[in-house]
Amino acid sequence: MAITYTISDLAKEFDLTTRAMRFYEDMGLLQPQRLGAGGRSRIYTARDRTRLKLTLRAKRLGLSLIEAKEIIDSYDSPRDTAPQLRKFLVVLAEHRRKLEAQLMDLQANLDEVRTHEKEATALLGKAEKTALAAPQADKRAKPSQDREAASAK
Amino acid sequence: MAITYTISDLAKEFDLTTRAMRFYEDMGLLQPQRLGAGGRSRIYTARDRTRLKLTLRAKRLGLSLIEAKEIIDSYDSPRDTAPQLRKFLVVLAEHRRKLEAQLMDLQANLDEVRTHEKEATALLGKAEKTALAAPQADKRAKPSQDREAASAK
DNA sequence: TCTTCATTTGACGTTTACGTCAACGTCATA
DNA sequence: TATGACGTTGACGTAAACGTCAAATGAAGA
Repeated sequence: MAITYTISDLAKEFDLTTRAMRFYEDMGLLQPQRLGAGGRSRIYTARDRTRLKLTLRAKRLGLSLIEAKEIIDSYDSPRDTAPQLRKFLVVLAEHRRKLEAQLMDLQANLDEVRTHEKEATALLGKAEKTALAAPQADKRAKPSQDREAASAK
Repeated sequence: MAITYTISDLAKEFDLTTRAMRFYEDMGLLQPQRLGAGGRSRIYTARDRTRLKLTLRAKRLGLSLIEAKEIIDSYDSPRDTAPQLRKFLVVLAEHRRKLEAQLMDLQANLDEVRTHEKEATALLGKAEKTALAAPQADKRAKPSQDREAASAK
């Protein structure tokens, strides 16, 4: 017996409501089987879980559910024949193009943030030195939190 | 006489409608001055243009207009005093955290696409070689269905 | 058996981000 | 002068992505 999940299992794991999960099903993103005589309760397989994970990641990148579905569907679409493979490659190339464009935006944004951080930190240093020079009410300077930049790949 | 723009100038440059621009104004993202006796026509400055550009980039990264406004506003908020600077740094750190998380998602997504591209390209190479050997319809092995790349949490 | 709890299917409400008229003003040009 | 071209303010419409009820139904424990 393969591992399965209830709707609330996955809802809890991915921190979303059951309503959202049913909505994703309506969108065609998930296709849980049914359980019981009346076939009421949904049961989700590992495949559903994977598709859900991919869906949420796509969402975090700003894709619509429809866009997410198109891409995810293409991932497990039939690719037996050469024409299918070529079409798949075309879709992948387009998707990669978008991702790389978004990567540019992200880098630009991160650069901006880092620039502002540097500037503000420098200004704050000056301000605190000035505060030391002038004997005023003392404001207990905190020992600043994080100082580290994560560089990816 | 500083450079200014009309609403359609910017609309054309950034490929959006005037309706959208007015909507951004309602959201507080843009604050064009007015021209003429009745003060009807909007005139946009370089500052508006910059804010618009930042807004659209934020949108492409999946941020809502409200989120975009908060960040952009923080960029040109008063930062004269030490407390203001510290708060600014906190906001920046949080923003950077989100961007870096998104960078992770993006990399994961790109890796996936590249893996699929490699696999499909390899399969296509095989298929074409087979086609050369036997000039008929062929039925080769299917690629792997769904496979979980990474385990979460 | 009774109660509780998760789950189900509607069905209507909500927020975001504009689209789409309508009705009007204004300015340059033919 | 009138005729577009462009700009303005309402005001209503729409699609996406759920939220939020309601009413019913099974399964499981006290």
